Amino acid sequence: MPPHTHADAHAVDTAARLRAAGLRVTDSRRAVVEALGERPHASAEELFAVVAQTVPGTSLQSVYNALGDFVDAGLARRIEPAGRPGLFELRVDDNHHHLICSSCGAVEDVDCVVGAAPCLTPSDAHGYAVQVAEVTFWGVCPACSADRAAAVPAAS
Amino acid sequence: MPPHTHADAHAVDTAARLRAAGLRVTDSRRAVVEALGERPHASAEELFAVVAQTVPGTSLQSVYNALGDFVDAGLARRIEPAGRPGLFELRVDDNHHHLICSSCGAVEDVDCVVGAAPCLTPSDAHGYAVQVAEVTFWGVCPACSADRAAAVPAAS
DNA sequence: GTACTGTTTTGAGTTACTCAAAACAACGGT
DNA sequence: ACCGTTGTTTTGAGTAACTCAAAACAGTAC
Repeated sequence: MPPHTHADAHAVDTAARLRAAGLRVTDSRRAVVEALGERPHASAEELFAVVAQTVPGTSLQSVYNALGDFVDAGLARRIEPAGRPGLFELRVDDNHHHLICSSCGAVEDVDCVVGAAPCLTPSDAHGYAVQVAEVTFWGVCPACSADRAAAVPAAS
Repeated sequence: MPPHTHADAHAVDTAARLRAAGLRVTDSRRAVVEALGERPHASAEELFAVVAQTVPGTSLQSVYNALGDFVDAGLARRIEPAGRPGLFELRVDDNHHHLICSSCGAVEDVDCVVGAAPCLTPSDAHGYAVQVAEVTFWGVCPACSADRAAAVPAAS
């Protein structure tokens, strides 16, 4: 067998990314990065549930530590939609926005038309040095729209 | 003395507003509305501190109740900037945005150029029925900029 | 004034974290 | 291959910002 089988490819990338960010490579960190890759916009608890499958000893606190370190290192970004726990994503290199279902909480990325932050400027900056414009779109996702139509059918 | 002195004017308005919203008029609710009028973008705790001065018996829970009822009745709006407790405001009739100091947390209202919600639409709505676009500008306020300049003076 | 019903109080419970100390493990050097 | 350093994880406690619920209380219509 060759030294690196195809299955290792991801793990190798992940390790390199962690090292490049100045972080030591540990099983739990690798697992958190990979879980985040598969589920963007996951909460710490959700990631912990995934990570606990592959790295049994991991604690929730470690997941919080890892996520905090990733954010500090610029490897991950944290968003905090109103009324929900913090969510994490690996997409950090562009200025994109979010579209959130106010019914089920599903989160979609929305490309920023402008690209660079701040993509908008306030009508009156009040003397502030504005760094970013955070845009969150709230709506109802297709699945929830369908559920509602089924639950409250239009009078015929 | 006339039946209503000048000092009552506010109280009368407030009572009418509460009644119009279908809420009973109580001392604590009146105090919360008035405190909110003086400090837009205050948290429940901050409002409690103010209200406790004028209506000594009031509990923090009552302030939460009142604010929740106001939001449900459309009398107040709740915003939840990342990393901060929920803040409340009485300005509900227009679609405006917020500019927040990432250093001290000061909040300013920013008029929406468009006016009606949603003032922006996502580049790709992913099939969602978008109701609102929430925009939060993050920057450094003049006071904090000045503090920084003083703390870290440019090399001369 | 009385009844009805909404409001407030009190107190417990929850979520989503943060903080800190001690045990442990990655990695560079030898 | 081992060792030491220093970063990481674990364990456990602690906190902020709430929510929930039952009983006491108080507006409001009559």
